[in-house]
Amino acid sequence: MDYQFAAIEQKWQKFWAENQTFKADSNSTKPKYYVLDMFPYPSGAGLHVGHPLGYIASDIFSRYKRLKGFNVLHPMGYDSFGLPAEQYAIQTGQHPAITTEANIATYRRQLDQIGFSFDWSREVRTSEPGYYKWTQWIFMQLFNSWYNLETDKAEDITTLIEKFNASGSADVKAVCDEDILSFMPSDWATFTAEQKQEELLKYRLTYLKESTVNWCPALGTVLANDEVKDGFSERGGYPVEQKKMMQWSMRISAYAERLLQGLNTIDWPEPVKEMQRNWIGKSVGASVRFKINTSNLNTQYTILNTDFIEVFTTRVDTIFGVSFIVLAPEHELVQALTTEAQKESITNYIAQTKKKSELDRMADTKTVSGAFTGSYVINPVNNELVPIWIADYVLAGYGTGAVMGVPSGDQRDWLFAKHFDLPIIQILDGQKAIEVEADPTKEGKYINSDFINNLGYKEAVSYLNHWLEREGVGKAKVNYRMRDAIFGRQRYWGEPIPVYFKDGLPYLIKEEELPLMLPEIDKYLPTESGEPPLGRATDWSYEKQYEYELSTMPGWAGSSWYWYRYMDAQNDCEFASKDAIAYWKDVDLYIGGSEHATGHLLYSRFWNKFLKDLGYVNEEEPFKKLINQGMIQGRSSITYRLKFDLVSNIQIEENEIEALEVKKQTLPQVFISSEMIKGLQEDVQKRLDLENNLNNIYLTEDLNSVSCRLKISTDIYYNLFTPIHTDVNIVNNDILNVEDFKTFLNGEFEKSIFISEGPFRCGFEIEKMSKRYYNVVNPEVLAQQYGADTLRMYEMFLGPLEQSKPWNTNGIEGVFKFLRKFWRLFHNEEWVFHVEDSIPAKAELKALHKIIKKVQDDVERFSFNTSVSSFMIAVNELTDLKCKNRQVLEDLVIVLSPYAPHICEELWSLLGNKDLSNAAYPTFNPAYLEEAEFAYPISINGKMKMNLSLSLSLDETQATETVLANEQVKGYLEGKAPKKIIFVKGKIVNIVV
RNA sequence: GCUCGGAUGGUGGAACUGGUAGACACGCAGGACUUAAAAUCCUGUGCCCUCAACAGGCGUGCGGGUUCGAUUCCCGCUCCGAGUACCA
Repeated sequence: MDYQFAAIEQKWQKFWAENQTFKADSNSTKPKYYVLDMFPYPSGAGLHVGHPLGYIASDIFSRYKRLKGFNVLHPMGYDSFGLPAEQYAIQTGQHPAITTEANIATYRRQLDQIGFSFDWSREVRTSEPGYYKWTQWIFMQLFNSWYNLETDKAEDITTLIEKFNASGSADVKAVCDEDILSFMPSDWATFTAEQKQEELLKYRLTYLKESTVNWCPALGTVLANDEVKDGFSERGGYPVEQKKMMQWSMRISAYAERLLQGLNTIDWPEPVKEMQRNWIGKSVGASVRFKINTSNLNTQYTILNTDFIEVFTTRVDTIFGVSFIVLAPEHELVQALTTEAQKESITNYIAQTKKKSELDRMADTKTVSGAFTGSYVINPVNNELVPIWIADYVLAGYGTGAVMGVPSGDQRDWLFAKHFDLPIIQILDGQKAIEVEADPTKEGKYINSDFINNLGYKEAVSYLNHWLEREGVGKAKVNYRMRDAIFGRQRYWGEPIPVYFKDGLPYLIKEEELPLMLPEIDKYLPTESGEPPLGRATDWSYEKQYEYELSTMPGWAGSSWYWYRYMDAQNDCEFASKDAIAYWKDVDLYIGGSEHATGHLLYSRFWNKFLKDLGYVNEEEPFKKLINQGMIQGRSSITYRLKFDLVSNIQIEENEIEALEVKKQTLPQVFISSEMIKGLQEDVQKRLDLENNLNNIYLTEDLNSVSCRLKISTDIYYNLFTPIHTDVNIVNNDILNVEDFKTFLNGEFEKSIFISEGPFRCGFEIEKMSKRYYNVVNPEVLAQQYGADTLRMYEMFLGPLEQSKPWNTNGIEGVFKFLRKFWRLFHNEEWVFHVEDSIPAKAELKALHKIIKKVQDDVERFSFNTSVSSFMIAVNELTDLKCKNRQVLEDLVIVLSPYAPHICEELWSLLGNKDLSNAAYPTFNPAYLEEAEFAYPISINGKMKMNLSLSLSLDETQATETVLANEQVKGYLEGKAPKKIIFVKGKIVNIVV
């Protein structure tokens, strides 16, 4: 029989499902291998052809590893909490659980069609109570923990309480809020239970605190920093503003250093690591306290219990060059520091800054602005008075919200000093041209710098750090840009936070009360009083008296630990059993998009480290190797419509011009095939010819009836055409199906004229794959048309996995033809299955072992596209050899099976075998590839001239002699004597003359 | 601005450690089969010169360098894509 892909694929998909072929065993003696895909959010649009790219790659890898004797865990699930389902619920009243369920069914159907080797018995859905029970449980562990800097790990909160009992707050070295109390053990004993809770909250790894948050009014929720892009929400693109709110946060900053160091131990793409490094934003420097000069300040100052301004600097060595201090306009000391005389200008400046949005502030980095407070600080190193300014180039959220201005070494400070006429002090003899711009060099010796004069950079930094610490005015400090992550969302469709409030303080519910179920509500909107949707739930309170937390968890909560749930997905007693975790350990290969670089991948590492600190898991890093699959862009088809005007043949009145315009609307539209476009753009004569043709042939009747003629029009950019996005499904290899096009867009082009030299061709444009460009390609359609095996191989054939590329269905035929040719290897002319039990020929073995080695090498380095070509070569070779040998073909089936599993299963069973997924990958034997001769390329002066076959046993002298004796070579040398001959065995001969 | 990635025929791409650039596939052209078309099969296909073959010249974004030899290594530049940005 001919290759009947539809029947074959259905048969084997059913077989795998019924036999649970890919169910992973957690009690195996085989070595484990864990291959994970980033699980999808089940959106309403379903999968497009870009989604399965990574899944296909990971599936090939999983199937390959299985053949290589590994016990493979390859699961799939759904990140099923999220905003789109809730937005849809708001519009339609449909419960998000129902939409989500329906979307999952679509995803599952689409995934099943591609023949993945997922272990579906381990499927997870983050929105299922059985799953989010454990997300809530982890939240509780975080709430019950603090970060001990002495042991450099998270510990149970009880160890902190013990320390408070024993020695008060003095001995505690923790990552905590800034406003902690300092107290003696005796004080702690007198604290009320509430006071204790309040204080402990400042140490917990998830905590409630008044914070400045990204508030998105359109979505009605706060967003984490990584969910905001350029001042707009990542989902939906709505504006985001800053707002102070009581919010749950995760103390991820405690892990900043470990998250940074861990990057050096994992095999991830460099850009992702770099993004995480930038996000963490470590800078090494010093914090310095500048004492405030109080002599001319009003009484307001005394209300503040501080007498200094603290700055963070990475260039403490430049401290003698400080000529001003700048505070962020939002800095808490600004009001107190403003003198009566400066009050007006400061108030104006702050008002002006507030008007500017975050975006404007970022965009406008060139205009220098600021205002003087009228107050001064004293520079601790030389006791000089330094003026205090405010300016919006200093950000309240970074460091201390205050900087020391060193104009000679920092360009922004330099611009500021120039603009406001402040002194620019040279501090290194290596600084050049500081009257033109700042010179941030570290070269040279210090000058104008009192006790560090004549020192070099390193000595100066170390000396100053010691000096500052000794004087009690500063110390070496490491600063991180990364902020704690806001954890609450004022939304419905997320995990409820397992917390209730008593006297305004948060308490955890009991562990046995988990999961705290998401309550039913009447509509998915905030309450009238502005509380989150959960505020609508009736009869929803803890022990019938205490109010529950009304925020839910953010989208990333459920995905920050899901790889552990796959290890033991059905466990009701633990998030995963100790044994399962000990066996599966971590993810060996993780494939997904790079858009999760600073969100999911960072939070997952954070939770993993936390769970390890508490002893629940064993690995410091969750994902050993990460691969980012490239984005699949859309390839839009464009049909070009000619722009034309109507010109009257006779003199017409002003008022008739409009009539012409109306007539134009009723005329057929003219489309030009893409191969003619260039000619028309460049060649005036061609344009005139076309104009004549249109006037005299195509549109004669239409035009004569109104006594006018058509004239091709060009716009100011010299565009003759309007590009029309055309549904890619009515275009094949850029050739437009004209009949279908006439019914496209409700028959708008029904009467149009199509001008081409052959078949009508479209142009194309590479852009996002999106409905509005009519360029979405559905994998289901392709699977039905060509089969899953063809789709799988074609997606790999497109190019390197990690590279972004446009989808183009043009080449898919080639892959289909290949599979058919492969099928034919096992059949005779009449399509009857036929193989022979003969002794394999040498050439057959050579072709086989070449592909055995090639695929092995390619898969191990994730180069799937090159294997596909090599399969084609192997099948071409074996076809030419008329190979019917059972032994050779059997091995070939195994090697191809990870890529095209259905056809291979079918052939495997036709060959009389069972259980292809547990077959052994054939062993490569290099002996079959050995050759006696090699056709050496002979080049003269590095230019290849000819090939000459020589025995590989020849050594350099023998080979050179043979080459020089060759008549053809002599011809090329034209009697000239070779200066030098390079001979590389098995590679090349190069003669230099 | 900074960081990272990329640029090879008409198209997707290959060339893994410096050693025959363009494998494999699409497309295109020609041919076979067919009343015809589709499907299938065969042949050719980087560009230029040449009727054609032979032969030759050019050729991996641009300019230089190292080398017997560079798509590959080094220096400088252009363009495209991604991320990030008053980060002190």
